[in-house]
Amino acid sequence: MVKRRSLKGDYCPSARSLDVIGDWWSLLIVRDAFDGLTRFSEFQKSLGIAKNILSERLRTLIARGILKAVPAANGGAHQEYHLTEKGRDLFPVMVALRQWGEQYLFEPGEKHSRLVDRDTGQAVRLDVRTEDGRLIGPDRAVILKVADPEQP
Amino acid sequence: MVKRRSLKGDYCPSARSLDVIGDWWSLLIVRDAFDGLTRFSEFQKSLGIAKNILSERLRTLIARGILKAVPAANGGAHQEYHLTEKGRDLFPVMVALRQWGEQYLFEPGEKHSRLVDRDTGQAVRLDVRTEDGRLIGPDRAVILKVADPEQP
DNA sequence: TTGAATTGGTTTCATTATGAAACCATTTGA
DNA sequence: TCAAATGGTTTCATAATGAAACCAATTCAA
Repeated sequence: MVKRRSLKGDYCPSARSLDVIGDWWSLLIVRDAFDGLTRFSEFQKSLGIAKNILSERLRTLIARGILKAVPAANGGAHQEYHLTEKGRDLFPVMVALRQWGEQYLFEPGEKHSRLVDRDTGQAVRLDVRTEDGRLIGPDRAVILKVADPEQP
Repeated sequence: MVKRRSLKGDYCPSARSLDVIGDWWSLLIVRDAFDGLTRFSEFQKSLGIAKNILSERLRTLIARGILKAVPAANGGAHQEYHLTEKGRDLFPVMVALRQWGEQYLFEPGEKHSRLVDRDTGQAVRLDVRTEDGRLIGPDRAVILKVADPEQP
């Protein structure tokens, strides 16, 4: 592979996000963390990921501030992996992925898990809106490019 | 690698989405497509991706119904790659990634591109809400698991 | 209208990332 | 107190990726 291109320098925020969480496993681990999993063995069982890979991914997710290792809640000797605030703020990303998957990747009638408000049971969704709350589609949104500050 | 695990059978819609668009390049290509790029050489230049990889990715994005190949708009002989409706519906995913990146992956004061309403110039954003419009965070949302239809 | 450059790929090859399995030290648990 | 589970690390084979070379068809420029 020679060297996987980094998008750190890109001025597109989506590209930087993908640079940080765009690999095969990271978002799945984050999903499981949202789901309440905290222990190495839980992630490993849930994802069927090789242990060495899980180990490395947890390490980099911690290095990137998305997870943090905390002592076991029950006083045990093991560590637990918890989402940081930065990690929890990936919630809209997860919901967006879920919403798209629900719409396109299930047969009609096929069952899937659903995300609901814990208190009211209402379905949870998300939409792109302008500041004043109007719905907006890709055709009406434009990306304002920014002059590269490196090149004055 | 022996065989990359497929999540097709998973009943979590996020997992299926990641199975389809969760690889390193696909969402970057989709981002460029949102940005109006249509030609092989445009994607290649924009992403710095190897041509064989781009070729293969375009092929699978088409196979998965996210892009479609259409004859050149200007009557030329080449093809153009356009988003399908399924592809355009990834818009919230892109916006969610962008929003997170803006928040966490730029130095204070560092410039980045911004997404705005073409007509009013207003910033575009997205939030997770319940059906009746209340904002909701990860702590208040729960995933309703679904019994596996395969195992009655 | 001919020659050169561009486009849109494919093929080949070297290298990296991944996955499976084996291994191991430490903690539980019975 | 012995056995199993936990939380990894190491080793090795293989798959995915990237760079470069190559090539046919198209477009451009003189």
